[in-house]
Amino acid sequence: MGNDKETRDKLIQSAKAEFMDKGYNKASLRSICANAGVTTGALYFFFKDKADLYKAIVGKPVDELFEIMQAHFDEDDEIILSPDYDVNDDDHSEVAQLLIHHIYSNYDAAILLLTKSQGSEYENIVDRIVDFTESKSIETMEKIAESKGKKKKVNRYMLHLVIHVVVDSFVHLVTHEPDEKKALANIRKVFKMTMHNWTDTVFD
Amino acid sequence: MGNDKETRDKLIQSAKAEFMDKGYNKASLRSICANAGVTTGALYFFFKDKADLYKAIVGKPVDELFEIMQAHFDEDDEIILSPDYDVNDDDHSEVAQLLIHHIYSNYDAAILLLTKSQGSEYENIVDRIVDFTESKSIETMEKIAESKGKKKKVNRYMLHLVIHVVVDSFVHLVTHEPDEKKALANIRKVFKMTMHNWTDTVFD
Amino acid sequence: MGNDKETRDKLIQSAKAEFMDKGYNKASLRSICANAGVTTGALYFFFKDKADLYKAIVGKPVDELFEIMQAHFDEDDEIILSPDYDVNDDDHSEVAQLLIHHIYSNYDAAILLLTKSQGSEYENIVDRIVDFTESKSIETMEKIAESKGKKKKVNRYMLHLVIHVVVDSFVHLVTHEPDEKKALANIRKVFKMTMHNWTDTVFD
Amino acid sequence: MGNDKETRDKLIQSAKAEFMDKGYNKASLRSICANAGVTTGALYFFFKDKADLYKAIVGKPVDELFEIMQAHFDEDDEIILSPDYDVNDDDHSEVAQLLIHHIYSNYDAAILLLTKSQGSEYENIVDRIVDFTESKSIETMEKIAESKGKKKKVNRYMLHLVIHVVVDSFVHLVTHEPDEKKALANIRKVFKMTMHNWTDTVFD
DNA sequence: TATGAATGAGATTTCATTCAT
DNA sequence: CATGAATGAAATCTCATTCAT
Repeated sequence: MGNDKETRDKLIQSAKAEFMDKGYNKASLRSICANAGVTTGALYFFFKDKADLYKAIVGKPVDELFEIMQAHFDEDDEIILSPDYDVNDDDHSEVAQLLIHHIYSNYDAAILLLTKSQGSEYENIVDRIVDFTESKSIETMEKIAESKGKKKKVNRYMLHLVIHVVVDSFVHLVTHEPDEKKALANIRKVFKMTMHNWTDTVFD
Repeated sequence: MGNDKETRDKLIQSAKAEFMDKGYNKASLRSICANAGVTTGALYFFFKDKADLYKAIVGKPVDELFEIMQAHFDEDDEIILSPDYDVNDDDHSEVAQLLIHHIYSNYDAAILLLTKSQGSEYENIVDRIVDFTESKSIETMEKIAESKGKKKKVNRYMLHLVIHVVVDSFVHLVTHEPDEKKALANIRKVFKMTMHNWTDTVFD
Repeated sequence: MGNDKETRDKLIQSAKAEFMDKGYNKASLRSICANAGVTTGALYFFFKDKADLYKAIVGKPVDELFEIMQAHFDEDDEIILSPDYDVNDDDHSEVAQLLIHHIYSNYDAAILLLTKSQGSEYENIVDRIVDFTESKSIETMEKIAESKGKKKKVNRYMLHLVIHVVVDSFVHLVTHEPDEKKALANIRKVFKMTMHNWTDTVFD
Repeated sequence: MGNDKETRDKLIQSAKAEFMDKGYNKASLRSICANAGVTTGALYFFFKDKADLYKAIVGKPVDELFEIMQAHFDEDDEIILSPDYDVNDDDHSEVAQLLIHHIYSNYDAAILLLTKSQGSEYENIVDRIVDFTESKSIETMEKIAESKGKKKKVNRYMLHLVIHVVVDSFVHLVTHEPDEKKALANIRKVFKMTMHNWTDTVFD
């Protein structure tokens, strides 16, 4: 009965609603099955466990997010190492747009991840994004230091913090501003603010 | 049986540890009692329910936090309305210090609140702080507008966001920097960064 | 595991015994499960909660009881409105038999309802039966008054009381007389007694 | 602190309210103490346990009730055995008045007993009254039979039932009619109804 | 007289998961 | 593919009662 992916789809939809409603921890697999018009056994045919079901919803968007960031850092190297590059003027327009677009294309998953993932393996997703960005930034900064021979000492706390600020700004916008265009405009202001006196902020 | 407030204290200590370990939702009253060497009934003699127990740990520090902020906004009015006041130069040194000191004086409660309160009535504490600060800021800005006759239009998203950024910076520092002095130094950098081009950021 | 409705049946039987033994309030779901040789979880697969389990035992008989009474009042209208009808001679033979038969066909449930339902949604079942009968009686009496143009004023207390008396007589018989035939014979005496000077009793 | 009976009184008042509100079973000694502004220890100084506390409220009225009935049956013997006594004309005016008066003089206790005593040792109070009345009636009837040489066979079910009916009528009136005078008037109608064809009803 | 602390057993309910069919 | 039944442990909370002080 019910062909192929129909059941799986119903489960995913029902799970989305339940996770959104109650959060990962308090979401009930029973309720998810009931609302999908399916028994628990069926759920366990498609998904290993609760964690696996959650991953089925948010996993792909998360992976893609990291891919976008990775790609950005890869490409960026050339630009940043060019002689006339000035951090304080870099508004990161391009990544900002790519990221915002990706997030708003996966709006449900994004909200789920950012507000309802406590108890799941994604509960620290924001920290993971921050850490990833931070380590990539440091790599980049070291390359710059090498090529340009600068020796200023980075204040690691402030670096971490500024990155946190930017990431939190994304979070805040996504969870408060449903309109993609406006979100993009505002995130640019954030980049402007943080990058404007980047040097003063992150170096001692 | 059991003299003074010994039992209550043991329960509070045990609860702190359990909440810290598992978070509000997953914390088990059974475990708390067991580790305190006490029966569940005893817990319910001292505390109404799980929420009340949690409140006994974090309630007072939270209330005091809001009192500090309120006092600041009350006193600040005079300063801000004085003719030679310049937002962009205000590093909020005093409040910063008071707040940081208060937080580090209640370190356990702070960590609990900021990282383990999901499911409790305090799960939105950060948002409450942001909202409080925002509404007070708007009041202040309106007074300035009145007295100085300026008419720039506030970008409410950005105002909210900048305040969020500052508050999140506090959160981040508290959860990552155990040393009070260093935390204070860094929070000042944050104020500098956000206030420096305050005008460009929060007005359209 | 466990075929057919075996487990559900065992639970119902065990529940009947427990409710009979301790009454609704003090009946323990634990005991019910234990005596049924089943875990508590199993109970909650079949029944929503304690109330639902109780309903599963007494619900149907109650509904049917009201249906029998409703049918009686519907059919009775013709008879009562016929010109040669005399209340004082009506011994309600037919309904009496139907009701007694229905009750004795559901003897366990009847005893449960009448003596062990305190705390459940059925604790006022007797009052509900009285109220139902009373309101139907008033409807009927108004129809008679219309058709026969009589105007005697009903003493509502006494009407209520007499109906209560009849209903309580049923209760008393069911709980004291296990033999259906004897119960029927006696209930007829009650009807005779109460109907005999009906007019003197319920009218001022 | 608090002299002598003050505390006891407060406990009794608080207990009355709690029992009335929740019934014997679900009444909480904790709540009773809390509302009396007293600790549990104090309660256990004055009362042995929950049952004892309940008895302190309803015990005396109950005992007095039985005394009134006993006195009635004692006095009645003479009258009933006089040659010109006719059951069917006895409306039991005197006892009725005494009983009704006693009940309405202890209204709170009466309501408690009749509607809230499930789980206590008084849960069968109505049955006890019926049984007492029944056995006394039989004694009396045997005396009559002896003195008058009559031999009609009593239908014990119907005797029990008619007494039940009368007692239930008292119960019903007390719980529905707060005015003593009206209650008395109505109870007289009940006696009239049941006594009117006493002979037909209780003899085969 | 009365307090305040503590017991310990009990209550109902929920849950993720398993598995024979 | 899917069902329906069952597990078993854990959850929070309430209660009458006791007793040293």
